[in-house]
Order: sequence, then C-alpha cells, then structure tokens
Amino acid sequence: MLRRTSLKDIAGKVGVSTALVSYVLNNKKEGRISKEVAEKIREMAAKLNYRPNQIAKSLKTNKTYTIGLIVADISNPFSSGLARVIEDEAEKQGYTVIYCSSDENSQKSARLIDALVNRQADGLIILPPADASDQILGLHDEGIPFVLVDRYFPDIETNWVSLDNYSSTFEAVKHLVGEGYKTIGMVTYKAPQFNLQERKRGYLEGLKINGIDFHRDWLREVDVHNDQKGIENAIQELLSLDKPIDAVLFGNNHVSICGLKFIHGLPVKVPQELAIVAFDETELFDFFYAPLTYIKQPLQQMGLMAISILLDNINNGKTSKQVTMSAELVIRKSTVM
Amino acid sequence: MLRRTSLKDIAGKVGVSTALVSYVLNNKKEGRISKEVAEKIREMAAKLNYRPNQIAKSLKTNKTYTIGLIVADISNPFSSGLARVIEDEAEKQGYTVIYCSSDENSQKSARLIDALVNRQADGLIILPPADASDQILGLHDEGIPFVLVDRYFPDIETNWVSLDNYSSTFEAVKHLVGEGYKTIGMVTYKAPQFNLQERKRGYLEGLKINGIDFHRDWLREVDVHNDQKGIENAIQELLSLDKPIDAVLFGNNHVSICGLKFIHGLPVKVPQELAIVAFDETELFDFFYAPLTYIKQPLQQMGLMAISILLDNINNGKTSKQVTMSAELVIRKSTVM
DNA sequence: CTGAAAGCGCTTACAG
DNA sequence: CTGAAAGCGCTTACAG
Repeated sequence: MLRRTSLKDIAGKVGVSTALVSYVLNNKKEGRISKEVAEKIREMAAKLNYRPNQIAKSLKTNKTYTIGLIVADISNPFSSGLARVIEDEAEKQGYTVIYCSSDENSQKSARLIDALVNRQADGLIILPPADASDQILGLHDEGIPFVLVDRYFPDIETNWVSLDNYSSTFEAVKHLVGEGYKTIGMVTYKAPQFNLQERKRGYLEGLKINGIDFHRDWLREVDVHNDQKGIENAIQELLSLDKPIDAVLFGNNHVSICGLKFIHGLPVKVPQELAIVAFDETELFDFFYAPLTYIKQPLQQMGLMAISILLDNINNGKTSKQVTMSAELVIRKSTVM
Repeated sequence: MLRRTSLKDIAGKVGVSTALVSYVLNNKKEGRISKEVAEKIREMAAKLNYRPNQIAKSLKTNKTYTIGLIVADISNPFSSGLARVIEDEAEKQGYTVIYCSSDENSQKSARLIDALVNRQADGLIILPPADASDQILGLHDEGIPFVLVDRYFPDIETNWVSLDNYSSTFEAVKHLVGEGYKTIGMVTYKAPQFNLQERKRGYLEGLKINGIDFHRDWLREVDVHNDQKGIENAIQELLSLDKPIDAVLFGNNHVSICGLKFIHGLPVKVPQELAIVAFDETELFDFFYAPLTYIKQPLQQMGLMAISILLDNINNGKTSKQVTMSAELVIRKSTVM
C-alpha cells in the first residue's frame, strides 16, 4: 500500500508548519489565520487526498469516538435490531460502533471486552452472559464507561437499561385470566440469566395474584442446548396432562419460534383450545392463522437510552443510572376467544 | 477515568527500560532475556493490570488488526448472517470487525468508508450500493485492500465474491418448466444493482431456452420505496391476466417475504394453482402450508471466501480475485404438484 | 498571524 | 543480556 499523505507532507508542500495545517484542517483558531494560507492548505489537502490518521489523533487526544457493543449473537433479530438502533444514533453523535457476539459465553465475552478496551473504545454497551459478573465488576473498577442492556447483575451498581421483565409476564398472565383461561403453562429456558428468572417470577406471581393455584407441571424449563426437541416435548407434555393447559406463555423469542413451529403441526386449535403468548416480535407471529399475542420490548427506546447514558458517562464522568422499561402486550387473536 | 498503566509505569517500578518490558510482554527475543527479569516484569504487569494500548501499537506498526464491513442493513438477516460468519472467522485470525449499515445509500457508504479508512482499518469488506462505483474505484486507486461481496461492478477489476445470480434464476425456471408450469412470472425490485439485473436475465433466458415465449406482463419490477403495496399489486395483476401466471419467482428475500404474506391471505392454492420460488432462506418459508422452494445462497462459504481473499490481499499485497458461487435450489412443496 | 517543541504509548534497529 | 533514542502522525500550550 502506498504511504498515505500526512500533515507533514502538506506542511512541506505549502511551506508552513504542521501545527498550522492541523489548525486549519480542524477549524481551530478561525479568523486568526490568514485567509490565503488557510486556502492554500485546504487546496493542498484536497489535492493530495489527505485523510487524517485517526489513530494518531486518538493517541494524542485519548478519544477514539468508538463504542464497543457486545451482544449475544448479531444474527439474532433482537441483537441486530438493537445494534441497528445504536449504530444509527451513535453515527449521529459522531461515534462508530464495533460489535461482537459473545454467544452467551463468558470467556468469549472477556476476550471481546479486552480487545475493545485495548483498542481504547471510549465506552461499551454490553448484553452480558450469565456468569460475567466478575468481568463486569472489573470494568467497573477500572472506571471504564459502560452500560448493560437487557440483563444486569442486581449486586453490581452500575449503568443498565432493562426490560421490566417481571411485569411483562405478570401482565400477560393477567390478560389470559381475564380472557377466561385457567390452566396456564410456561415454556422457557433453564438458565440463570436474571431477565429469564424475572419473567418466571412474573408468571408465578401473576397466577397467584389472580387466584390461580400453580401446578408444578405447568412450568417447563428446557435445556438451551437441545432446545427444539426439548420445547416440543415440553409442549407435548403440557397438552397431555390430566388436566391439560389451555394457555401457554413462551419465555423468549427463540422458545416462541420453536414452540410455534411445533404447535403449527398439531391438531390443537388456537385460541379455542390453546391460547399462546409469545415473546418479542417476529414476522412468523403475523403469519400464524391466529396472529399471536406477544410481549413487545421497546427496542428503539432501549437502544437510545443505552447510548444516551453511555455518552453522558463518557462526557461527564462516572454515572450510575438504572432504567427499567415497560413491555407492551400486543393483544391479537391467539389469546382472544 | 483513571489513567491506565503504561509500559513506562511497569519499567519504572521494575527498574528497567520500556524496551525490555515491551520485549518480554511481546515474547520477543525469548531466551535472550534473563528469566528473573522477565518474571518480574510479567508479575508487575499482572499486578498493575496492564493493558497494552492498541492504538499506540498500531501507530507504530501500521497494523490495526481491524476489518471494516459495510452491509446494506445489519438488521436484515442476509447481512447479519454474513456478518456473523465474517466475525467468527476474523476473530480466529486475530482481527476485529467493525460493521456499518449503508442503507443502500452511496453517500452514507462514502462516509462509512472514510471513517473506516481514517481509523486505519487494515481492509474492507463491502456490499456496495448501486451507485458506489466511484468510491470503489477511489479505494482501488488508493491501494486499500478490500473485497466486494454480493454485488460488484463489472467495469472495475477488483476482488469480489458473488453469487452466480444468473444461474440461480435460470435453474429455478428450468425446474418450474420441468414440473409442468408454463406461465411463469417474476416479481422483483426496479433497481440497477447488478445482482438483481442478473437474476432478471437468468429468468428471461430460462424461459427462452426452455421454449416458453416470454409475455411482457409477466415481469413486474416494483419500486423499492413502496414495496409492500407494490408487490401486492404486482401479484394481483399477475393473477388477473387473461392468462394468469401459474408460477411466480421472487427476486430477493424481502420481495419473497412481502409476496408470501400477501399470497397467504389469498384463496389461491399452492402449488396446484400457483407455484412459488422464493429467494434466500427464512423461517417463514418453512411455515407456509406448502413449504417454499427457495434459492439458497451459500452465506457461509461467501463470508469465508471474502475474508480469505481480504487477508491474502492485506498480507501479500495487491490481488485481484473474482469468485462466483453457485446457489442451491432447495426444492419443496411449493413447486411440486 | 505563525512555528518550534513536547508528548501521547508504543516498537525496534542499533550499540554496547 | 539490556538501554538510549528515534519515530509513527497527530495536537496544543507556549512563545514570539
């Protein structure tokens, strides 16, 4: 690759100091530099196709205008939707986003955090794996600006924005009971993530508050690693109980999709014999013969909030801000008889 | 934020030069440094939680181990799927990927290219907007390593990897004819992208070679900006012709999804009254009562090939390699009576 | 209005 | 085996 042109090259050609070139190209000291010289410098920069070396600039200014974003998997629609919101807003503010996928693996996430911090990212937005509390605590102690999204660790006081997961399922149960459903099951992952635990808690409390006795067979926690099969079995069992369930709640988007695929092939009638509440939004849910009622996360607002907190942290020093956002229950045919 | 610890800090504490610290931490000159000193340095680095400043390193070495990836829209499954493949492979090779979405907008893509080049990305992988040939030519002239994916400009001799778009639709038509379909329509975007043009050409040639007279009403090119409505109208019209079509080919994934949603609500029977061939893969296609036959792009291979060409270019200087990959026609119920 | 100079945190020939 | 020094391409007080 050809050597790129530097400030020095321009300075040399025009016959001024690099300082001067830097000033005019950055519009510093405006009015205090003669118009002719400024003009010459700009012309030469254009002629030589000058591109400021952002790396050198960053080394000096200690700012990279880079934000690291660690999601679970960029090819998952929740992650990529969030990423897109963050990317757009970051660009407006002059930042570039680097994203990486942690695969819910805390070792990988530790590697990614290292890489991002070593690259001097100005701040991080992280959707942390379940067992990442140590690394998050480490980041916190190092004083590196970051905000957690979607999940957080109740023990670590730091910036985060999360869904009100508890209420999301609580409200869903309330709605189902209101529609006359009485035996309400839930299929979710067997996993320690705080957000999943909260959804489970919302489900259980929802039953209780609404005067329904929870039957322990109603809650099915499926192994993440064998999910399609596990979800199918869970649903099959829920429908084969002595008193089968008449409604089912899915704990996240992937469980919803797998579950729906299976139910699609069953003779059961939705919503007459079985009501369904899904999590997150997917085209699939519109497509089902009884369009699905689903719990909608405010992706857009979550992304914007995350970046706004992060930039505040970056620009104004240590902050500790926690934001909980409400889900919207989008009610459609799958839960209304 | 606290000042991070630098080589100098370690050198100071241990009482050696920064040079020595650099050598041991980078495992240079192994065996030529006394074990005790090396040990001390490593201990101190760990104790002070040293993180090498990658920015400073890059300035010196002129390598950032960063690859820029510009897709159309990271929240589109084709883009995020490709991004994921590239991210994984890049990580294996020690590179980090920065991705951005161009929205098929050449001004935005120019801005992104600038930002990435100014950040000294070692190379770029680009899915270029239709009218980006100037900026691509510019990159080429600057000697910056890059490879185009999915689309390319026939006039610019540079690295690219693309689908054999022509054959993809050609084969689909051949299959349809083989199944007995005789009036075959196509719905696609009205857009100049080379890949779309090639798919159109494959469709037209497919008809010709297979002895079917093309009827000009069969080809519907829809405005990108009003796509759902436009696609619905197009399908409606194709089905209302004096001699209605008995098969339809969709020109890309988004057209396929919009089209399928509409057809789903129509009384027309698939595949008896209408065969459908979709483009790309989506869960939706499995879910339709007649699972869709679709044209499958080898995402994985395309991503791997792109990065392998790029790294070759980065490490071994100028290359010019063009790769065309075949699509696979996945035949299912929607085209088999 | 303009320039000489220091320094950001590294790496790496070179000398000893 | 180890260190002094130059330099990557910038920015920015400071001096004139």
